[in-house]
Amino acid sequence: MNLFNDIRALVVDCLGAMAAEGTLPAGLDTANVTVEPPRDAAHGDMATNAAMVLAKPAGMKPRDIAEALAAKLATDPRVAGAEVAGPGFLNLRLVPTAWQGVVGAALAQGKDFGRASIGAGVKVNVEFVSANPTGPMHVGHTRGAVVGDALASLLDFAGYDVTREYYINDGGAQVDVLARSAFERYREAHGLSPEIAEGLYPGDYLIPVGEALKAKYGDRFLNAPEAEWLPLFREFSTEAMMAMIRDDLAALNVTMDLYSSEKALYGTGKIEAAIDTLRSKGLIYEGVLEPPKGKTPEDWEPREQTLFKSTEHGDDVDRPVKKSDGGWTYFAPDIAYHYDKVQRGFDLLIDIFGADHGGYVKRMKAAVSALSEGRVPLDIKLIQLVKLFKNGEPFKMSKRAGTFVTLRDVVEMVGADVTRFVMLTRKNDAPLDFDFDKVLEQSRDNPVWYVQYAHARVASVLRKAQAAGVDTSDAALAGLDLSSLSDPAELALIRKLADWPRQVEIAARAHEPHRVAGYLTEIAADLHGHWNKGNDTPELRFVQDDLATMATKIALARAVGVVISAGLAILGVTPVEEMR
RNA sequence: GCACCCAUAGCUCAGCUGGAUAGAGCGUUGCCCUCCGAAGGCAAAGGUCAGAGGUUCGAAUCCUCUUGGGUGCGCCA
Repeated sequence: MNLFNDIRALVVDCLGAMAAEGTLPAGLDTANVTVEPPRDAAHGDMATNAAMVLAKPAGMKPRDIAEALAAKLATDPRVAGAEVAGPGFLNLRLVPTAWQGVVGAALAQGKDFGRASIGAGVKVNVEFVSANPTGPMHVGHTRGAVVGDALASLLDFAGYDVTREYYINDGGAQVDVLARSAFERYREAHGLSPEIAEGLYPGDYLIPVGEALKAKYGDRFLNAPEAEWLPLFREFSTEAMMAMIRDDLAALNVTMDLYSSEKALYGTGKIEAAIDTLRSKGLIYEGVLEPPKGKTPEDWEPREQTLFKSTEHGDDVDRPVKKSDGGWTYFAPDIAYHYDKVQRGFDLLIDIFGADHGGYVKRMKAAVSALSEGRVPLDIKLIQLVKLFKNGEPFKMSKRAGTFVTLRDVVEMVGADVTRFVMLTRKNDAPLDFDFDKVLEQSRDNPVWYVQYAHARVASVLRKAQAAGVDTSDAALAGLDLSSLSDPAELALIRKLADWPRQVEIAARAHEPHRVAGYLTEIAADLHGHWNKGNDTPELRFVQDDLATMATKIALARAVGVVISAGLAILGVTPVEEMR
């Protein structure tokens, strides 16, 4: 149920009728017609730009169209008034029952209120985290994990068919480094002192891996040449790291649908097939790249390489797919992996990358564009840095990982719910400040607390109503006559509820889950504001002496609670019933 | 040198993918607080939306240039 869509449909119907009557030319494109809440509530309940959008193609004055449209709209029972304003805005006022119906719909649909269908029939793949399996997840990964997971939930709520996927970068040189690092811990487990050379991973988290290797292999590799143990140690430690990463994700309540392995692409011919597909389109050639202007690497020398003509698909320079030693560059398996996603039938691909991979965006888009013949869009969301603070001071910690703060550290300090919400309070491409004290603060300027407090207040009045003898089941509340919810303050709160389905669509279309957090903060503020009004105006309180009156007020409170918990569900945050 | 991201109130940031007089929190100032759930409430002040052009009925939003920050730039992922 989306009241704005309903009214927009009404507007489009009226425009169609006007065309049929000859008031408007036939065949006008109404795609740009919007129905939105006006910024200033004094302008009414909803405003449409229809007259202004259509004025030029219709060859008419905006006000003339608006007048005629107003007359048509006014005949609908939901419309209480329609008036032309400004350059040609049409401001609509709806009858109270139209708004009260939103409360009933929220109660009847519960957690599904606001569910949209804009993604119906669209298969989307959200690839996120994809951290190298060389250590525990740190804060940077955490933000990517939360954004990806929440975006996936949001798209699911908007009707998309969503797959959450993790691409394991287990095919490159860094897993050899991991194996060598584990070998040193393996030696350590045998009582030898490890030699953590420059470039190896120094973190303590490999100590148990070394012990496990000792338990599995005894001392047989202690003096063996690297070639004998490297493949075994690589596989063993990669699996150990992935187990740890899965645990980290579980601690954040992130569950992947699929883990795809880079290594598994080798030897299957998939990389060759992907490159051959590009070659068949004339996009692979042997050539020499120009050195970057202004900043030539010191060891630069011209070299002939196998190149992908990504410039044909919007990139700035062509990109190598093979190294000079004949091996694939990291780009090649990535191409194959994305080709695989295209072949699996996805209609939309989304990658969540760290901001330091920004330079990778164009080539990846070029590859997907080429491989899907432009059919499958690839959206890449770059995740900016998280700056940690404690008491306003920059925060550093080195517990188990050596030099960085891990996901585990954060979750243990503030909990998964707080971590997730805070990570979603900013746009993904803006830096985020995360203060361990502020996020736990009980105050107005802590959005997590503020939203949870609103939900707890709703739960509180529900308990009171139930104790007083009101049937507080959603079914009972949804069946009430809500026409007494007619105070301007109550209608304002209901308008906010009505905006929820709209916000879902906007956020889903923009692939921006942080908008949900913003909306929740707003509706929480509205609930608290309404609550405070009750202090001066007892008629507005949710708890009333008259049970029938209380039931209708409770219906409104519960509807707000339903929307808050639906929004929190998208963010992956558990709503609380009381604040303790 | 080139590419991408960013620039909005004193501070931290929203801004509905082009709409009407650009919003919120903190901070500041002034009142109120025997009130469903304390951890406050109401109100005021505060802006050349980095700058300059352009697109159009209309621009913080789109395009171009400039300034100032961040990130990246062949055989590392």
